[in-house]
Amino acid sequence: MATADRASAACGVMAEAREAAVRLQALLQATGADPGKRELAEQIIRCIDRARAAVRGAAGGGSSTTGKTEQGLGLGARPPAGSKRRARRGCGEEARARVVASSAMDDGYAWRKYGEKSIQGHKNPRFYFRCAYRDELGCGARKQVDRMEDDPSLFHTTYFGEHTPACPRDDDAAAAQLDRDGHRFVAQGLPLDSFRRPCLPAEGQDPNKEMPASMVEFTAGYCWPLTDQMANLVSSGVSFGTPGELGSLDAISMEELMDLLWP
DNA sequence: CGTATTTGACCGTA
DNA sequence: TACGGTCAAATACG
Repeated sequence: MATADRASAACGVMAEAREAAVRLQALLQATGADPGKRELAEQIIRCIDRARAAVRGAAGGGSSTTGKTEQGLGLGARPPAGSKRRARRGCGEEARARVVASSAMDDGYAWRKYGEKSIQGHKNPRFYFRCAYRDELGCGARKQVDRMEDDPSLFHTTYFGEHTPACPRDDDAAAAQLDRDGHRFVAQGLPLDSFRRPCLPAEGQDPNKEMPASMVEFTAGYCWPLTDQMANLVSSGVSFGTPGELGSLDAISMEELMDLLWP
């Protein structure tokens, strides 16, 4: 595909993303969501605008920057067997990284965590994952997950490389993310029971403790994936923010919450 | 007991 | 030399 075509396709996707972000912003505004959430929506829109401008610039600037071939980018290339040298990460790979802000860490693929690192200037550590089928299928897909500082329920995921077609994907789970109107949720590939599982323990919490009984306990102890249903609850005045914001939710039991989310 | 996760050590880059 | 990314031994878990 020509660079201009790719840029055009990317612009289309970004326009779609921007539209969704604008709708989210309007929704948050209408429901009186706290300024932090509205600022986050604005930030998403600004980022998309910058990305669109960058893509337009790159596409309009001629082909001087497109000299690298797919092979030359070195993506997915493994070092020769026996080589002790670590593969060098080319700048091409960096350029092809896909960054996703998501409410769920799970995207339907099987990942294996291989590292966790505190990053300077970041409050939360960064998690490193690679495809669980790397050895079996030679899949070179990797991702880095950062928990957003201003909204710990959101994850900033950077994907490197692509999964091989043979990599199994949790399609049942992906299909389960269709709502009653047949609309696909934002977080595609979320496992069916992921809502019932915390994706990460909150700081200082035991990740293995029993499912809490009350809403306050549950939001205070865990970081949960934000599904569309939960987003609806947020927009209808139910806050999933910090434990301190949850005083009014004592009356909501887990059972009632599950009824709201999975009628 | 096999598999997944944790975490300190190591390596490459800027 | 500091920092980010990855490795791999130790550990936890089912």
